[in-house]
Amino acid sequence: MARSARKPTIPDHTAKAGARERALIAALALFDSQGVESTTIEQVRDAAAVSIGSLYHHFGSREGLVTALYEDLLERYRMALMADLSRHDTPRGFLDAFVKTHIAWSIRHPDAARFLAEHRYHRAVTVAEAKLQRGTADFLRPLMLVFRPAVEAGILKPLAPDVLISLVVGPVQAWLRSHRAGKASIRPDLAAKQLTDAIWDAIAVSATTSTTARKTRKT
Amino acid sequence: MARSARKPTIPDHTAKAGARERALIAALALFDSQGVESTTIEQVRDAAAVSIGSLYHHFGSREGLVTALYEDLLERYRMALMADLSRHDTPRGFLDAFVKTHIAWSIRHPDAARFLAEHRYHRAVTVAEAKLQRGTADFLRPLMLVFRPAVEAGILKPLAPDVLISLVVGPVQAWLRSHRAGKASIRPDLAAKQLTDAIWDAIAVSATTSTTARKTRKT
DNA sequence: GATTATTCTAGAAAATTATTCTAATGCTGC
DNA sequence: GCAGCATTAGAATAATTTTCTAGAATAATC
Repeated sequence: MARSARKPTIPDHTAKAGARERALIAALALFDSQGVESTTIEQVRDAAAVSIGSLYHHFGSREGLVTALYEDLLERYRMALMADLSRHDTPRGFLDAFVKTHIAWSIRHPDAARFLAEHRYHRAVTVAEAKLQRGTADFLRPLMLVFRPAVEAGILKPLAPDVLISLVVGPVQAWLRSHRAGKASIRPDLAAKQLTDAIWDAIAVSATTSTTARKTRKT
Repeated sequence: MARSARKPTIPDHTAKAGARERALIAALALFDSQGVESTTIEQVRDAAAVSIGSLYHHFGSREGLVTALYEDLLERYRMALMADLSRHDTPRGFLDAFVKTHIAWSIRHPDAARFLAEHRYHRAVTVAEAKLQRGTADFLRPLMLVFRPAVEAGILKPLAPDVLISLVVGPVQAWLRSHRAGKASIRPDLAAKQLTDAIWDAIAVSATTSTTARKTRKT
């Protein structure tokens, strides 16, 4: 295992890239238009103008290609998101930035966003789980650093961490799915606004129910 | 095309089923444990004790098997959910029932729930889209029939339909993903409670902001 | 209740696709 | 120039999917 000789390998979408980059770019396009399962190595070879030998040299197997693509795209997504999130330090600011940036990025990179969303649990990706986990942990830590104090300050509801994350991330992912499916009824920026406000109501302690009580109320 | 001679074909998980049922059951188990891509026709043949010929007779192709399984499981899920939802006619009742039933069913049928969640956008499934769409429409109609009047009555916020659905469904799906990944920190029934209450706050017009205004408030 | 039609089962043969393997090419540092 | 290593190539091989022909089972018709 000697994998660190050439260069960092952060693929670039521009210009005449190396074989590895060309393969990743071609693969994404093919996966997006025909699905992963029905894309053959030969199709990738033709589209990327890369030999079979190279393909196997760089990725080890067909699944390896899927894994590599996933990791590469996830990295890009995280960079974009972090760049924005790091400018905030209040729960509400975080929420605004997350919803807006996540939606904007997903719409600017439709094929990448689709691939990330739909293949998170693809076998080939699950295998690289350990590495992903670490990344996710790093990613969630600053988030929790802002959210936890807010709970103690009575600004946010005392929800289980996974429930809190689900309430924030779930609606945005779900809306983007419907957007991709062409079922969205409003513009992305309006959706972002509605989602942000609603999610805030979901996780924040409401104005009426101040620092003490938390449940009750039924309709 | 003469496809309507035998019987309705609602597979049954019990007893000695026909070749088609055996294949579907075996396929689900294999898909769940190894993933769809790395499961071969031959493995299904062995596990289900069905000949290659039969397999192709019933499903047409490997993808056809995936599609058939998806449709079959979705049907079961919908039946279970509808049975519960039909007992309610208030938005809050619907929400309670949806969250509770969806979580309960998903935990009672982990392999089916995982397959449905992770393969909704699998190529083989997307192909059968038209049929699914119809089902989904039938499914969402009664829901909207309860929700829309509630908006006019000032009980629910005037959200875009797809945003509303995303706010309700997204968090539950997201939490189940984390539960499947073993990252859930609380018991399913507690999560259901927290999710239900929070989602309600997300979609309902809050006590303070009564029938008139709708937006404002920022933290 | 024989016969005809149709569905279903079977598995070998053919076609397609993934992977391995050996050799050649280029690049880097000496 | 050349030793060492990464990369490229593509033919050969292995694995997998799909087709195809034929026989068994089941229903339909008289």
